[in-house]
Order: sequence, then structure tokens, then C-alpha cells
Amino acid sequence: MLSRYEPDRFEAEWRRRWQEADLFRTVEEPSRPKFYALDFFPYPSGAGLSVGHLRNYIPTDVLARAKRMQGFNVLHPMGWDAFGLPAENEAIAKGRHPAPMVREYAATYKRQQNLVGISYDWSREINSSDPSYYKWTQYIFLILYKRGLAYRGEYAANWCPQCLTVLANEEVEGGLCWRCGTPVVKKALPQWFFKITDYADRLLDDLELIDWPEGIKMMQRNWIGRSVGAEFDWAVVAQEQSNGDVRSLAGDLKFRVFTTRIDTVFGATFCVLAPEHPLVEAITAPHRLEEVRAVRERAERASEQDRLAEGREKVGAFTGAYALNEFTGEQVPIFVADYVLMGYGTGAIMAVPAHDERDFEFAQKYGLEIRRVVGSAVGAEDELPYVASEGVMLAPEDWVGVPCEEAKERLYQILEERGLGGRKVNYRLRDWLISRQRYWGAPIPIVHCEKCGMVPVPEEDLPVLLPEVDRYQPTGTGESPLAAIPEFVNTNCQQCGGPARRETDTMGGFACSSWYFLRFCDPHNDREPFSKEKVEYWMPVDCYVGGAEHAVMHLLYARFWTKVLHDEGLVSFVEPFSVLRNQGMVLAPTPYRKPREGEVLRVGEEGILISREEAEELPPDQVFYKWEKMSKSKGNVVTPDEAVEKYGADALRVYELFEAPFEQAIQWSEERVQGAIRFLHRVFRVLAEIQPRYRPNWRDEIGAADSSADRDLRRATHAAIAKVREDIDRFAFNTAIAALMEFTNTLTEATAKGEVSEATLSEAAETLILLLSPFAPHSADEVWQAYGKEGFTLEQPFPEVEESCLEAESVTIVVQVNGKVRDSLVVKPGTAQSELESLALSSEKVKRALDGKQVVRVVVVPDKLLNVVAK
RNA sequence: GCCCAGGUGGUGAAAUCGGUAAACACAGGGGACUUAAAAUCCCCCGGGGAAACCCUUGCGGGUUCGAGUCCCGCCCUGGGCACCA
Repeated sequence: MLSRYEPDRFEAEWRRRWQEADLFRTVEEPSRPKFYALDFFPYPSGAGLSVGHLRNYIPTDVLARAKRMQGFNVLHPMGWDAFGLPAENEAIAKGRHPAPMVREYAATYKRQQNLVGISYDWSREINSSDPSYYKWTQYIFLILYKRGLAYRGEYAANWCPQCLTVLANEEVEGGLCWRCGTPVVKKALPQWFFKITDYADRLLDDLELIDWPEGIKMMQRNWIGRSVGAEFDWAVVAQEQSNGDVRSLAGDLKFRVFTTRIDTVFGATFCVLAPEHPLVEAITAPHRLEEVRAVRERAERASEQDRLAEGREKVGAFTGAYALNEFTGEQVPIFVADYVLMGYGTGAIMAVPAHDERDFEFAQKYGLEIRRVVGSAVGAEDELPYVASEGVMLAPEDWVGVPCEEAKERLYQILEERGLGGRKVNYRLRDWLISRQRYWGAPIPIVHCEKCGMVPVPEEDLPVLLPEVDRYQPTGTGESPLAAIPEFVNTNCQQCGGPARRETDTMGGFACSSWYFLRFCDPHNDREPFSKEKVEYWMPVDCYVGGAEHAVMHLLYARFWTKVLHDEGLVSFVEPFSVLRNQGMVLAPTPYRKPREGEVLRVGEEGILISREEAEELPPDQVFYKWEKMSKSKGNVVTPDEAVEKYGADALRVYELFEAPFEQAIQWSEERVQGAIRFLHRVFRVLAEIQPRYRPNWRDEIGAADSSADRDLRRATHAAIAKVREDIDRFAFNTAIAALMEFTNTLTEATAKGEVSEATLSEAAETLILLLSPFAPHSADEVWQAYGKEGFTLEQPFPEVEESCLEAESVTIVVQVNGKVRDSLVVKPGTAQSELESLALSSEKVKRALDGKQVVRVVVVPDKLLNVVAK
């Protein structure tokens, strides 16, 4: 057999054999427990994979392989998130049709994933842009529609002027389109929404049920943004005249405000309406109209990015109208201002400048009264604005000293008694905007009939096929390119048979990825999206692995759809992903150069990105490198093809697993890949050395081998099994590899010494091969064969720990004096405390440390440590 | 500003329940083999000190027989959110 790791000699051959044997096909045996290991649904981009992407796929693969060897039925599928903006934008840029393009790119991804030995069951491969898949995306859309969870509404939506479509709130990052980075603007268009807000509480509460990274849960909580407060009416009671007089109003105009701090209502010295608030025109005094309209126009014009710009100053105007503060009896001025958003709460607030930073800032700018009504304690002169809600009432007189929390409760009641309003829960979460004015998505299965209105396409007519077209470029008119295809648009109403128009918007890509994990359970079903039975067997996903960037997009939407399908009775569980883990990135050195004269850097930029070639040509003092995420746009990519060619697939796997904890970023380093190669060399060398002495029937002989060298090696063998099993389960692949290295070193020493029986060596060697199998499967199978074994290591049972082998013959007791290590004792496990104590106190080193001191007490941790406390 | 995750040798990191800090590697130094180099193997490798010992997990306090680990206050780095009333 080989005595070195020579990947060229065997890796490709093993991949061929695995494929030939259909080794990764999921086999369902009802007697075994299931394990569903899933990677995020990738969009296959034209750039192909980098070794960065493998940071996601390799660890999941280790887990899937280990679980299979541990006796589970493992579902480990892969498919393509092929619909959506990224694919379509790329197709337009390349002047191609997205369908063949995506198929081609997916084939590349698949080839690259196979190249590193990922054990996907390709018989379950799915593509979300295939009619056999999106038929069921449309079917689920109709379930939402039927349940009143899909509706059409007009709303000032986020419009990306580059992608020429609207975006969901979740797709806007810092005012920029998440795909192309263009600043988004507001555009009012009729749009389709999913009523995810109906599920806000459940999406929030059920986070308790799942094992996800705390950071992701927190982001979802923040995104949902539940806040409890009061909502109540303010009556508009007076209006300023052009001569400056204030005249009472007889009408019954009123507006609602939302506040979480009803306890500060006594300090509400003005009110603010959002510029777009519907009441603005009606209450504004005629001589104030011009100014008020200017504020509104300014707010409408501003892009999301402008609004987020640093140091933005609040801009507002007095409407001339006054509202009655029911709690003070005072009339307070009503302003419009851009810092109040129409989209949250009621679009109107009561302003309490003494206890809210924004109101405080606005009041200072416009010279409005700031009245202190709560504080940290009675009589306290806290600095204003005092915004903490831990505190007590300072006004009015009969409320003084009442804790704020209690005051809130009492005031909620008063609101209800007076019929003004009451308790109210508000969410930051908005409904999910799903329609896109783009070609490359699942058509929304709705028909618009002049007589009957909106009519859902009947199930038997699904899928509504995306028409084959030559030109599919977005129009930018706010209409999808499908609107220009009469054969698609013109149809008949299912209800009345009259002429009707198809909905021409398509669904955003996140619809497709909101249920694909269910389809993998039953990917070829043509009667229903999935068989309930199969989904019940496989779901929920036992381990879901992907990047943290989908914290509030895909991961929120998928939870929402799952809950809707649960309510529909199609699935029994309420959460799709029991365990979620985020892998770390792979960073690579990225060359930049210093700016030249006349070149200006944007904020946050340190230099100008250049290519590797450019970096080599420039004088070294002008070039500097930064560690950045591998991506084609940065020109710092190492492909799996290059890496496998140069180092070998198993070395690449071991390197990525060993370099750092799974969730942490690593810096790509050729030197360290060499370390992984050396480790595999050592494994081959020791196993080749043992091979001639290997005894296939070692199990029959192992009990007889009982020298102390045998016992030591068996202890190391079983300790390695225990450690590797445990580390795989806790996603600590780096320390699992460290344990394998340690075991390899121990085995090498034991082999060299030659004191160990052949049976014990055989057990150790066989164990090493099988423990290695999930991490370096090509090498494991290669050695397995050289050991005269049939089949594949993946089909072997994973080594089991024999507890009796772990028992130590001696333990090292650390001896401390006043917490400082002075000596150590080697004793039998379970040695009595009194004996340890006398052994310790007779130690020369301990005596020296105790010199002149008196022993106060002795702390003993059995089999571990002894601490002499002395004064 | 708010929320989350981090800060340990020259480097990547380990220490899972409060019990010998630095496992396992990378780089470096020394040696063996070799005509030579590469590869491989062996030894050394946190700082100070001749040694005994002393110091060392971002900084400052605290709890404890004992703290990288727990508590309080700060500093720094990365990520997320950001006029959400």
C-alpha cells in the first residue's frame, strides 16, 4: 500500500467508484433513526465555487457521513435556487437566457462539490426554476391566498432603479439594494404582499424552541421589533388664523398616536404627524400649507439612503392646528416632521421632549416647551432628555412618586375608561412584499377579471408557465416584461369565462427557498408538493448550515411558510430547522493600491482594489494587502479545482476543518494546507507500517493482549473515539482533527516501540481509518482497501467507545499550596483523601513552600487536585 | 447610540462543569539522512532568572482554597440594527 498521501493516485478513482456504486443515495430503513443534514439553497453563479464556499459544505458533509456510519438514515440533498434577481441580472449582463445559463452553472457547482467528495444524494437534485418545482410554489401561493395571507395593496415600496423592480424591506440593507448596492427609492405601485405580520408573535415566541446561534435569534427579534404600548386618539381642537389668532374648531377631526411611554403623557407638549399622514391637508391652516407641503415633498424625494445619512437634521413645520392633551387639558401644537414615519404605528406621535431624544432635538430646534414629568427619583434633577423607563413620576402632583411601570398600567385603564384607546402591541416587521416586476420568477397564479375581480388559477391549471421569450429585460415602467406578451396576458376568467388578464408580476426568489427543504423529502412527487408522510419522517431539518447573511430574509420567510403549512394541516411541526449553524468565511489577501493624485476614496475605503497582476507590476510601497472574503469581484479566489489539483481533496477538507473553529473566519494559507498534507502523510506511513501485521480477526484476540503497553494504546484508541464522536456532535471539527493527529502520533510511537500486540495495533489502525473516514473519505477508503477490506468505509459502523478501556491505571494529582502548583503525585485512581494529604505534605517541594506557615485546610478534588491552604 | 460575538505565545488555536494555561498545528532554531537541496525523521520553542523561583489569557476591581472561565466597571476588534415613538 501507499506509504504517503498521494492524492493523484487514488482520489479521483474513489469518487468514480462512489458514483458507480450510487453510494450516496438515501436509503430509508424504518428501523433506523433519521438525520436530515442540509446546506443553504445556493444560487449557482457563473463564477463557480471557491474554496470559501466549501467552508459550508465540508463540515455538513462530515456530519452527514458520521451520522450515516453511526446508523442513521441520512438525508443530505442539494439543489439550485435558480429563480430570482441574481440569476436574471447575470443573464442580462452576459446577454443570455437565464434557463440554460443556470443549468450550466449548476452543473459546474455540482462538479466542484463532487470534486471534494461531498456526499449529496443527487437523485434528489431540484431546481426552483423548473416547472415541476414552481408549480408547487404557485400551489403554496394559493394556499396563502385562500387563507387571506396573500393580498394586493398599494404601498410606497422600495424600488431599485438598477434592478428595475421593487424589493422587500428585508432586501434593503442600509438603504441599498442587497444585490447591486444601488440606493433604493420609494415608488408607489400596486404590489403583492404576504401577511407575515399576522405571524409576528409566533415567529418571535417560537425562537425559544430552536437551537440557533443567539446572534441570529437576536437579529430576528430585532427585526420583528415587538413593542408594547398604548394607542389612543387626540382631537384636533383649534387652528391658527392668518392674523395669528387661534380659533376653536367645531369639527371632530382626530388622529391616533402610538406610544410605549404613556407614563410621560403629562409632558406631551406637542404632536407630530408623518408628512404623508392623511390628515395633514385637512388640519393645516391655509397660510401654513405651502411650508407643510414643502416638508412632505422633501420627505418623498429623499431616497432611503439620504434619510440614513449621518447628521441628518429633523425637518418639520407647524400645521397651525392644535390638539387637546386629555391628561393636562392643554392645547398643544401639531407639527409635521420627517422623523415620524408613516409606516410605523399610526404615523403620528405625541411628542415628549423631556423624555425622548428625537422629540428633544426637535423641540430645541423649534423652540418648543420641554417639561420634565418623570425622573430617577422624586426630586431628582436628571439631565434631559431623561429617557430611561426605570423611574418614578414627578408630575402631576397626585402622581408624584408612582413608579413608571405602575403609572403605565393605570393610564392604560384610564384610556379605556374614557374611550380614547388602550393597550396596543406594535411591530417593526412589515408585510413581505413578494411581487417583482421581473421575468425570471414563478408567475403569480392569479387572473384579473373585469367582472369577478381577482380569481386564483385553479390547481389543475398549474403551473402557470413562464413563457419562452427572447427579450425578457425589465421595462422600468413598473410593469413586468410579461405584460408585453399578449399570449401570456390574455386569458379567460375561470369563474365567468369572460376575457381576463393574467397577473404579470412574478414572485421574488425567496418564495422558492421558503419550502425547498420540504421538497427534498419527496422531490419527484407530481401529485402534490410533498407527501405528508415523507415530510413527517424527515422533517424537521436536524442540522442546517449556511452563512449568517440570511438572518432575516430566507430564515424568517421559511419559518413563516412552515407555520402557514402547519395551520393548513400539511405539516405537524411549527419550526423547519431544529439546529442552525453559521460557518465562518475564508479570507484571502486582496491587493489594494494607494490612491493617486486626484483620486478620492469613499468613506471606509483605504485604497483602490487592484488585480493580482497589477499588484505585481506596481512598486511594493504602493501596494498593500487586506484580508477579505473570497469573491470573484475581489479577484482573490482560489477555486476547488486548483486546490484539489495542487493539494488533494482530503488535504483541502482537513485544512478547512482544522484551521479554526467552524464558525470562525479563516485566512487562506498555503503553508497550513501543507500541514494538513503532512498529517495525511503520517497517517499513511503509520498505517502502511502496521498493515503487514494487521489481523482482521483482532476482535477475537483483543482480550488476551494485556501488557501495560497494550492497555495504554487501547486507552488512547478509545479516548480518540470518544473525543471524535463528541466533537463532531458539537461542531468542533478542529479539535476532532487535533484528536486524530494526537492519536496518530501515539500510534506511531507505539508502533515504533514494538511492545504492543498485533491485535491491539490492528484495533488502533482500523479505528484510525474509520474515524478518519468522515473527514478524509478518499484516504480512508484507499487504506481500507489496502487492508484487504471490501466496500466503503461509509458503510462501516462508526467505532464505539468501550468504557472499560478508558479507565486509567494511574492519575496525576496536582498539588497546590495556596492555589499555586508546587508538585504532582502519580497515584491509583480513587486514592483516599487522607492518603493523598499525607503524600502531599511529605513532598519536599510542598514542605519548602509551607516553610513557616500553618496549614489551615486541605481542599481535595478526587483524582485531580489537592490544594493546601496555609497561613 | 443600541444589540450580539470576540480579545490567550512569533502565528492559527486548545482548555467542554471554576481545578497543572498554551493540547494540536504553522513558522522559526538546532541536529540526523544526503555530494547537495527538497522531502522525511529527532530535539528545542510564552517572558524573566545561574538556579530556587517569579511573571503571563485586553485593562482595573471583586467573589473563591483556586478565575482564561463567574460578577462589576472600562478599553479595543468584528458583525448586526439604526429617527420604529
